[in-house]
Amino acid sequence: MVTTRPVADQNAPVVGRRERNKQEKLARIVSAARELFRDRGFAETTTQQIAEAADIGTGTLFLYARSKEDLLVLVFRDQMIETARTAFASLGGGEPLLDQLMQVFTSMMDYHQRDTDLARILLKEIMFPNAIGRQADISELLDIIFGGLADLIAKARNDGRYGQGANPMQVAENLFANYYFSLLTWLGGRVTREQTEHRLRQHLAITIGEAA
Amino acid sequence: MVTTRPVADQNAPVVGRRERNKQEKLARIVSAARELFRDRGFAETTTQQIAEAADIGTGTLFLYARSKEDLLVLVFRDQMIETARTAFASLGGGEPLLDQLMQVFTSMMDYHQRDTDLARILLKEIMFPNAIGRQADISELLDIIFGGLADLIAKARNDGRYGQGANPMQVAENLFANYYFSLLTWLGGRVTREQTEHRLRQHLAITIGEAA
DNA sequence: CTTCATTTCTGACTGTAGTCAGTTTATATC
DNA sequence: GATATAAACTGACTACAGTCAGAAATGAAG
Repeated sequence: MVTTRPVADQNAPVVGRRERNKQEKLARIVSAARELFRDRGFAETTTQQIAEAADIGTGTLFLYARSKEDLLVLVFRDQMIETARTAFASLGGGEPLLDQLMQVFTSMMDYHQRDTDLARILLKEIMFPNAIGRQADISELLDIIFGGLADLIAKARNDGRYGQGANPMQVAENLFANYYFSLLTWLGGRVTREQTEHRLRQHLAITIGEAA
Repeated sequence: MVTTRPVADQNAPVVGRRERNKQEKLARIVSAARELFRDRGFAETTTQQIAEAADIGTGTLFLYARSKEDLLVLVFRDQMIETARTAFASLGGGEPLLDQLMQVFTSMMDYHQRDTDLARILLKEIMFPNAIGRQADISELLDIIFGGLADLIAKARNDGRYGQGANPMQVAENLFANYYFSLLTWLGGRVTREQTEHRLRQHLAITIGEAA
């Protein structure tokens, strides 16, 4: 006997008010955090301000993000994934491997250049802890990058544009390590972006065993 | 006319009481911090405790170290420099370059293995900010590592043990980037030390264009 | 509508890194 | 020794990330 089980209507919709409230709240939090981080910077934004702007209590904020750094992930992960996807998707087919790699990495640097302060924080508080521990989940992003790179290597080998015999995934990791390291020095402010790209190209060339 | 300029005696020694006091205080601070960090760990040690153990006010602590992280540098920089120096100095002469590199990096990993928690903090709070900004000075350490690696490359090329034409310093940076990245994954706890060494060896081999 | 259980929310509170105005100590000069 | 200047020190204080015991909202069942 089915009596009062809720069906889809205004007062008791399928998703449930509870679930919808949660999603709306999360959306408000992310939106508030994005604006504040952009306008005032990460360090200058307090979790109180984010909570206020999102119209929730301070405690609630930490039910949606385990830490202030996790908020950054909520705010930027999708954009970074999109950037990486687009970078790989927009590659021409038969170009030299080194040029393809540089296109991918410079696209990603373009994204970071919009806000280098943020990039520093992303690198330190997100990329780093994620490689080293497990707080904010960026495994999807890393999968896209590593997978994309390994794919490029494998295809280049098939086409005869790359000769070495090493495992494509290992080469991909090697290349990413160099990109990561280049980002560090670039964002450290001691070298220009131009110099960084020049060096990165040479490092990538060393890794794939070609002339820069 | 030279009248009352202080000369070396008990009450007015050449170094000056002020300077000696400072050095003694610094020594007490470093010693207190070392013990506490070792016994309780970094996060569990408060700056208050360090100040108390060193018998100084909390404010004074921050005259000797700009931040809690800087204290770590005071405590460990010399040991790390010593480790790196020894690692390079104890290399045999004519071995294959890849073996030499692995010896250097595994020696450094041995040091970190004594206390991996500390290694994580060192990596995140010291190596990282130092590459990216400029807080705790570890440039001497980095000079030793980069210089030592570049030297190995150059010598190996002279001896015919390494053939590629890239700039030795750039190859050194490339190798270090791979070591740094290996440390990250190792300390992330998702791979064993053995796996890490195996991977590192392959990455280094890729960089110097040889078979692992 | 009423009860009851469960989920979600809240803001006063805690712990700690780092600061700063005021104090003490060391040195220089007479 | 007395005084003045500068260096070094201090601990009460501030600011902020994150917690938690209790309150409020939601939904299930009669």
